[in-house]
Order: sequence, then C-alpha cells, then structure tokens
Amino acid sequence: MATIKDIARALGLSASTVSRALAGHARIPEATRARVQASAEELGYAPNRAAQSLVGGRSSGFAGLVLTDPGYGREDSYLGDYIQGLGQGLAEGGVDMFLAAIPQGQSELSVIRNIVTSRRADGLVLGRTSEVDPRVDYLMSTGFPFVTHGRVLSDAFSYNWVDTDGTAAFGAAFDLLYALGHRRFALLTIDEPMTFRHHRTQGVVQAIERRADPEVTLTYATAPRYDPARRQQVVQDLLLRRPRPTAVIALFDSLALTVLQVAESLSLSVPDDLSVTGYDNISSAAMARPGLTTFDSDTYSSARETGRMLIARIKEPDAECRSLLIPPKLVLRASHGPAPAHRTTTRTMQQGGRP
Amino acid sequence: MATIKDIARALGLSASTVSRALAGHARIPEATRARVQASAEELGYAPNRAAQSLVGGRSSGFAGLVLTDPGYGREDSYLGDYIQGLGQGLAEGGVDMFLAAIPQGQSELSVIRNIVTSRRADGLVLGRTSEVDPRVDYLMSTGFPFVTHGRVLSDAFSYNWVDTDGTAAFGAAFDLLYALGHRRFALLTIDEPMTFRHHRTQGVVQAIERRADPEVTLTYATAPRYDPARRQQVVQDLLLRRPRPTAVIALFDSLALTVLQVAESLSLSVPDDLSVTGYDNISSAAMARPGLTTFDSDTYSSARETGRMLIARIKEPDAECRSLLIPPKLVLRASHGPAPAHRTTTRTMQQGGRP
DNA sequence: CGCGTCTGCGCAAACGTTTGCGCAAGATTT
DNA sequence: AAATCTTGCGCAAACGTTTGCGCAGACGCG
Repeated sequence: MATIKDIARALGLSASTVSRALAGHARIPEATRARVQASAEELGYAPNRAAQSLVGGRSSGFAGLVLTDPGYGREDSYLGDYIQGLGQGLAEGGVDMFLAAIPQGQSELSVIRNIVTSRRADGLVLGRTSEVDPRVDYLMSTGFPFVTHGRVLSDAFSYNWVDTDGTAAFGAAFDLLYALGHRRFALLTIDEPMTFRHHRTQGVVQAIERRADPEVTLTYATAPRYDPARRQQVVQDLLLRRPRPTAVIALFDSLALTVLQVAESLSLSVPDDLSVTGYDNISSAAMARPGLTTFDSDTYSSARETGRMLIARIKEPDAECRSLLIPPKLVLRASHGPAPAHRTTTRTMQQGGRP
Repeated sequence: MATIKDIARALGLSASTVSRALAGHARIPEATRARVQASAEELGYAPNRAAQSLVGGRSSGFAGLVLTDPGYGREDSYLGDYIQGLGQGLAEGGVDMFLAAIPQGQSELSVIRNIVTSRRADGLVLGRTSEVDPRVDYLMSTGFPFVTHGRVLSDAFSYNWVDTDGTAAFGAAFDLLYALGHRRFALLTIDEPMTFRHHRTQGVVQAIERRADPEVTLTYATAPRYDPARRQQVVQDLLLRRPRPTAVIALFDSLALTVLQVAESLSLSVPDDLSVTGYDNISSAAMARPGLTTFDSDTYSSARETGRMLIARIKEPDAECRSLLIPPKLVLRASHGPAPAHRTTTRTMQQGGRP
C-alpha cells in the first residue's frame, strides 16, 4: 500500500532520494539512509515489483521452472524435492520462483516463448532435457538466461547445466552386480530420447566393454513412459524371456519398482532369482519390499545449486558458463544379491541369503 | 521485445486503439481488430506483464502458493501432485503460478505480508492450515484474495476453502476395522495443531460414540512431525504397549508407513497381528509390503479445484464465499484384516489369511 | 436541413520506480 | 581569495500499458 512517495512526503524528501537511500547509493549519507529505512519500516513499505520491473527491463525477481507436462514429477517425491530445493536456491538471491504449467493444447515451447517475450521471468530452469532439445536451441538464440537440469547431447554450444553422473552410477551398478556373479543383464529403458537415458546406457555399455567378458550378455527392454499397463507388459515379457536375465538395471526407480511388482506377481524372488537396481532414490524405493538398491543424487541439493547457478547467470549474463556434474551415492538395500547358481534351479535351498 | 507502440506505428494507429483492439473493446470495429491481431502475431507481441500490473493495481497473472517450510510436501508425491493440479487449475484462467519459499530465518507470515504489500501476486493459496491460523487472520484483514487447502476451526468468518472430509473417512476406517473384530484401537497423530488432525480425530471419536461398545478402547500416540528417529520411538513404544492395540489408525500415510516399518522390525505381522490404515494414498502406500489401506483424496483434482476457486475469487472479490468438502475414496490393500483372536496367541495358524 | 446520436479513434494522465543530469552549498585545494 | 571538488539532494524522463475524456465525421430522425 505504501509507496516510495509516501516515505518521501513523510520525510520531506524527494522520491529519488528515497529510492537511492533504499538502494544504498554512495552519495546518500548514513543519517538520511537511516531515517528513510525507519520510515519505510514504519509505513510497512515494500517496493512495487511491477514498477521496478518496468523500469529495469527485467522482471525483477522471478525465475521460472516450466512443468513439462501434467504428469511430470508426479510419480513420487521427485518434483516436491526439486521445487523445495530450487525455491531455497532462488530465495537466497531474493528471487521468487515461478512455475509455468502447460495449458491444454499448448506446447511447452510456446509457453517458453511467451514467458520470454512477455518478460514474465528473468530466467528459466529446464527439466527433462532430451538429446536434441528445441527449448535449449530457442533460449540460446534469444540470450535469455537459463540453466538446464540435465544436458543435451551436443557440445556445440555452451550453456549452464546441472546434472547427475549417470554414466558413473550405471557403471558402478554393473560392476556391483558383476562382482556378485551376474552375467545375464537386462537394461530397462524408456521410449523417449532423454539425455539421461543416453548417459546411463553408456555407463553400462562402457563397463561391459571394460570387462571384456564374453559371458556377459545385455538385453534391452524399452517401456513407455506413461502407460502403466503397457509398462507392466514390457517388464513381464522381459522376465519371461528364456534364458531369463538375472539382473535388471532400471533407468530410474519407478521402472525398477515395476520390476519388483511384476516379479512378485510372477512369484519370482528378489533378490534370490533376480537382482534389481534403480536410480533416484525416491521415497517409495525405501518402502518397497525388498528395499530397492538405487542411487541417491540428492535432488534437493542439486536443485538448490541449479537455483544458485541461475541467479549467478542472471546477474552476470556474460560470465563463463558453468556446469556441475554430481556423483550420486549408491544406496544399498535388499533388491540385489548374488547371482542364482547356474547349475541348479532349486530355489528352496537359497532361503535367507542376505541379512 | 515488441511493444504496443510498435504495432501502433506499423499500422498508423495510436497505442490506445491497439490496446483496446487487443482487449476486445466494444467501440473498435472488427476490421481494425483483425489488422491489429495480425500485426501483433507477426511482430511476436506479448504484453509486458509488469506494465499491465502497474496500471491495473494488481499483479496481473500471478497467484501464489506459499511453501510453508522446506520440508513441506517432500515426504512423497504430495507436493508434486498438488503443484501440478494447482498449476492446471490456474492455467485454465490464464494465471501463472508463483511459489514462495521461506528463506532462512524468515517466518511464513512475513513472507505473506511481503507478497501482499509488494503486490507480487493477485491471490494466494494456503496449505497446512492449523486450528487457529494467523495467516488466515491476516489475509482476512487485508481483503486479499485467498483460498485455503484445509480449514481453520473457527466459523467466525467466511472464506474460501477446499478440504477433504477427514471426519467421514476416519469414521469409515473405524467402522471397517470394528466390523473385522477389532476393539483395541490406537490413533497415531502428530504434535502440531493442524486442523485436519482435529477433524480426523473427531471422525474416530464420533464413530466410537455411535457404537457405544464398552469393549472399545482408544489410545493416542503423538509423534513429532519431522524427527524420524523420535517418530519411530513413539511408534515402537505404542506397539510394545500391553495390551497391544490390534488396529492402528494413522493420521496420514507417512505415519502409517512408519508403523509398517516398526512392526517389521519387531517381527509383528501386518495384518495378522496388527491392522494399519493411513490417509492420502501417496505412492509409497502402494509400494509398501503389505500394501497400505488408505484413503485417496485425489490431491491433483482438489488442487485444481483450489486453483479454479482462487481465480473466481480474484475475478469477483465480493462474491459469496464458496467451499468444497471432498469425500475421499477408501483404497483397500493388505494392511488391514480380521482382529487376531482374543483367546489364542499362536500366530502360525493364521498363515495366508487374505488373498 | 438542423439536431442529436453513434462510431472510430487519439490525447494525455496515471501506475511506482529508477536514473542521468544538474544545482546549490559547503569543503578542499592552489 | 579564487578555483575546483565533493556532498546532498531534486527534476524530469522513461519503462509499457490502460482508460477517461474528447473530438471529428458519419448517420438517423423529424
């Protein structure tokens, strides 16, 4: 309600002086600044963001995350963690978070374009990056500040990104299972060209190449992202394949949990018949029985870093582009174990294997 | 980049006419409007929100959700569902969603005050309402449009709210368990005066009164909201109590899941020794073994309704206050069953009870 | 034909803030 | 004592949009 002019009037000053005092300008003496500060406090003054924005040419205090689609992040705690982290990271710099939903019938790209041209935000965070990503291309072409969570495949241009090191993690997953005697692997992926799919796949492919063990086999299974029934079908087909893989490396936890469910319905014991690993450490992973062995990339913290990086970018648009590759932590639970013995198929002997 | 003046110049019109044409004013002929529309399209014009906001006195297109604290909604899919739903509801009305995090060392109330005075949003959504809620009092006093998700206890004033019918649900939970022979009940609650705690508690208390069965006992256990270790301790104390309750009604899923975990660590079988119910149907509830019997209040849809209601409120601030009480759906899973027989304590006889 | 009404549009003010420029009075230097 | 610099502050323009008022021309009516 109170404006800068109210303060000016109350103190017998001009609006300019008040503005400068509030901003901490050099030519304003400490005494005046204190008076202004006190009066502002007393009148409950808060600057009108719209006005600041208008004169400054920028939106003054909003940075956005575009929700790629209504299903995004709803599988588990992921989006909640991410938003809380991003919110904290942005709040540290006094920037508010703005979330753009995609209205029915609009494309994400058109929403982004609209945000840029209407100056509704100073910067943007992009999630779910795909191998070639038109959103990145567009934002690069406009010079609008942005940070991606995840990367695109091309190194042709440089931009700010934060990502988790899926390659390292999936290499480690393979090594863990290989050491436990597994040789028949399956990689459960999705049918969308997300960049993380590429990196994680590379992780196990490279690990296999390093071993150079001719006994190792890797079969791929590709599940749809959003259709639970078809997803289950894909997993079931995989588990019914002969010879059955002994270890399923899933691209992320919700796929791994589907494996757990299907295995249960097929009366397969995890980990005695089948080892399963995931990625993300969503909260269901801890609740599932057996608990899911997975990787924790600390969504909250990496989102906070993303926020900080975006603020830095907004403040200094010409600075060198930074990137952050976060190594996830292996979370050992009960969904993995020694490979079932090759020679015998009697399951009853293996009871109570792992504590 | 393009402004209204660019369109005006290109068409030989004045800015006022362009503005009116875009807004669909009555005195502008169809022909002119079409020309303006075309030119706007061609120039990639999007109105500068800050300018609109400044002249309109409102923020023009932002409605906010205040994240009550960094832990809020991170236990599971709740916040993700909520945000996606709210975003959709607001997007339908062309309103963007703005999320305010609480910076270190600030109170939620001060953040809200700041939003109101700086006109950063046109309306606010409040979650996690407590029995008496200073945020509601403050917003009522300012006349700022808001909708709460959850209620306050007092009927003294009227405001817009959306809530789930916890009283009905917890009554139903009691009836379900009572019919299965349970008589020793425990209600697992939290140590914070949230309004939903009151309503849900009332649900079982009233159901007990309706039965008027002197055999029924109800013990309360109160867990801390955020300290997992102490929460486990409280649950363990409860399950070690003699005589042990045969049915634990938990205030929400994450508490119920704690019961499941502690029961497992105590080698108690759920549901043979103990029945457990929750509320919310978070995704972990389906993954837990046994699956958690709970109530689904369709977070996504109720959040969308909240968004719609807020938009209505913003558009017509003087309209009658509306409210929406959503009956949740019972989701039957495997965490509840017949009460263990009173006379015998041999557990082995009860194997394979429920399919 | 004279009067009133309607139509299509422009002028200018206003929203609250920032900021370049300028000015007077005092302080410092030469 | 004159010249220069510094300090403390105000004037006014600008950001892009909306909107009340007004004006000229066209039109309708008697």
